[in-house]
Amino acid sequence: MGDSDDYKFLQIRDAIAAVNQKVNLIGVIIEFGVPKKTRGTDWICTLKIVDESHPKPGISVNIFAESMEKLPHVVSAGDIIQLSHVVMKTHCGEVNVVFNKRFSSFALYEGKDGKDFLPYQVSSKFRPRDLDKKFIEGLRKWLVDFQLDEGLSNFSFLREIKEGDRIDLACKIVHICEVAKDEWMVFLWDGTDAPPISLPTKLEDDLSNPVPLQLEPVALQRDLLCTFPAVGTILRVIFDQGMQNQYLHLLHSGKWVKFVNVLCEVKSGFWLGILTSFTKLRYTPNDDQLISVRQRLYNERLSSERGCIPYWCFPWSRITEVDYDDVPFVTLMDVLTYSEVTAKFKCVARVVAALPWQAEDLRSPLGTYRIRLTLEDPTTRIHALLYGEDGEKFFDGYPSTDVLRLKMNKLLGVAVSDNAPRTPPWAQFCLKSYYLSKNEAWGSRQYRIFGTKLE
DNA sequence: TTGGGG
Repeated sequence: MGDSDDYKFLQIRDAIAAVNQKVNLIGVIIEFGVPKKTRGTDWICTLKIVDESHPKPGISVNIFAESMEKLPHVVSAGDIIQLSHVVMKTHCGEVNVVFNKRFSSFALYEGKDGKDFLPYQVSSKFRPRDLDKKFIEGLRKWLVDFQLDEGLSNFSFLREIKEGDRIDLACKIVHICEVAKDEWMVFLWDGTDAPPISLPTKLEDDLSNPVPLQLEPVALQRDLLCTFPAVGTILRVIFDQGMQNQYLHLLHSGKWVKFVNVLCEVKSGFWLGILTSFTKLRYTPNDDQLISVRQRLYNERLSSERGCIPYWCFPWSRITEVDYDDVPFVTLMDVLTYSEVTAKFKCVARVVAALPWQAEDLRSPLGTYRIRLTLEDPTTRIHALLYGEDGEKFFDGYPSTDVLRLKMNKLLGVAVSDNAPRTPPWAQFCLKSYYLSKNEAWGSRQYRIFGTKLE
């Protein structure tokens, strides 16, 4: 390519036809991954770019550099990259762009909201030119009305996650925090309920090996929980080895984001998402179609009578009878974040643990019931106590140990015969929230089950 | 050269 061609930018469509040729390109980054080490000595970062001539599915750009620092550090999907002297290559029938560190150069610019034409990062060989501004301006104008066609990609709702799956998610980041020294966690929400997780067959001793109330080592403060949506699961997400610092500065609390390839696991009976080196971030403007769908479904859910009932609870399943038939249901997150310490609620939840759980231990030496149940719904877990006359109502008096055992097995979802995992059934509960010490009302808050009878 | 996916 002679100097005279240096000003010539090809449209992506035309570049695709110029296999093995050196070209100049400028495009919008619709997807990018974090830097990785190659099997050689270099680092690589892959991007996917589009322009007006090729708005879908985008073309892959592989950028090599001798250090991580020299790779493009994309701030946000939707930013613009200018690529000079890159080579069009075919691989498995697909054309992609290869950035060669010996002669290629790049410049990164803010996307459609950019106010100036100064790149925020350039490679060492990049030479700015007066004409660059015109191309950036044109792309930004085109971007304003551009809606990414997701094509065959398959974004899941949180209610569709399965253990071991790698899924694409379109979620709101409701919080990011350091949960332990140098261990950060991201909290994602899309308004749907993650499926209930089967529990270990064996009922653990909840005293020596308690079932945790949350995945993070320390429970989140109530004033933070008050900022979370009270309906729908909040998925905890962590980072694969070495990925944390790469991802943290790309994620912002309060923003919707599309992740491609998030690993879904189960840990301690909770769903856990993991961002790996294969995870990619995809362009997610404020008016994104996938986001609009999620917001609309959530608003529909909130206005429906069943809105606070877990998605996975069949309407006819009913193992408890509760007083207050006409009171609306709330979620356990509503219970946790209610504005008063003293209050009454009606919830649908399942019992994931009991302390004690053996039928012969459910009553104190004085003969009164005293049990701590761990209740779970798609939003959170809480401890709820079942005491005295509330226990008497719950168990229909003081039945024999054999009958009590059957009742507890039903409540805890213990399989009668085989070693099947435990699947506690959904049940309705009346809950009251109260304090133990008036001087420390919030600090001494507890929950009790009342007005509830096991069938 | 490397990776292009998971």
